[in-house]
Amino acid sequence: MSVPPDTAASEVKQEGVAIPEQLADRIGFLVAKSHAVCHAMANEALSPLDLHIKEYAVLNVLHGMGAMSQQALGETLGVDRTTMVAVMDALERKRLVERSRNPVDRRAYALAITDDGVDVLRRARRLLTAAERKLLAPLSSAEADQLRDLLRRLILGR
Amino acid sequence: MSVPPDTAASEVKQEGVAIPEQLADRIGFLVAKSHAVCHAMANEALSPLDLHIKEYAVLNVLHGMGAMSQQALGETLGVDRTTMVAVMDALERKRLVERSRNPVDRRAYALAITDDGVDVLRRARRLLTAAERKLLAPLSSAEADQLRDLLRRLILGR
DNA sequence: TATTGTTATACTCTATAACTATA
DNA sequence: TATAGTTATAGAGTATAACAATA
Repeated sequence: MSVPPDTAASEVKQEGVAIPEQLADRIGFLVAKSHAVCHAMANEALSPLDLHIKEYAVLNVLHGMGAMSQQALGETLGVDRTTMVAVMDALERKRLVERSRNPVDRRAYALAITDDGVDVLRRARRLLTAAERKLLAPLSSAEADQLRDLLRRLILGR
Repeated sequence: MSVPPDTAASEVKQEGVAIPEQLADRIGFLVAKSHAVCHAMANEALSPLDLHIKEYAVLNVLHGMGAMSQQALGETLGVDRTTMVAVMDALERKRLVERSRNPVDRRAYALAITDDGVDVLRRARRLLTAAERKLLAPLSSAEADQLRDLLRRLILGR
């Protein structure tokens, strides 16, 4: 039987990420690897703020869309309402978000970002923008724009 | 306090995937959404073969690179060796791979894809190619190639 | 002493079911 | 009767630590 081949011969490595050449042409594999890289990058960038990328997304949506319920927030971010509970608990504990009742429907919250939350959001944006710039360094500005455009169209279906 | 706004106004929806516009320009968010779509698509496409996308990756690498150890396979795919055990157990149970000892180093296996494995791999490739074509339908052929190129360069760092 | 494969264990992430308070 | 939020619980998925066999 054959011996394990030298993997270096059939991979391209850099920054700890390897792509088996048999999978290098599959969009799914490339997207999965990209996701791993982006996710790690984002959480590392936000670590000085003691903020997770999912919490950043919450602050972002709350700041941009205004007060809303946990249910609506979960739907917007694509996570279950039961999953939102712990996320909001953490953000409330850090005083970045406030839960008050929606007076029109007292079952639901009117979630709102606090002044501290807005401040952290601003800092997070700067950190993420810098990290994204580093991540996108291998691409020109036009190519980065095109990548965003292609991914958007891939997701939306046309 | 304000009432939850109409979410439809500030999202773009299709095929169940929504993109909050505050995050629509972040590469990380677009990549994460793309990954979710691709992963679901791939596993759905492979379901007739009772094969998971991770098992497909194993068959692909084993077929393309020849016999290798579980350790090396795990490194190639970016998963821990302890995680490989269950994956290989499942593939061996389905008779798609064989574990024989590497005579040069009897601690390690010489993992090999079986004839059945090659057959399943071929069918899986056809299913995935068809699914990928559907997924990439909103893009022209040249754009799909460019997307692959941009993602590869993003991962590799230049 | 180090490494391969294995197991037990734990940790993360997420969803389902059932409860409460409101509607 | 239905919905928002909560809790308990369970299921993936993955990683760490420790062990046996081999180097």
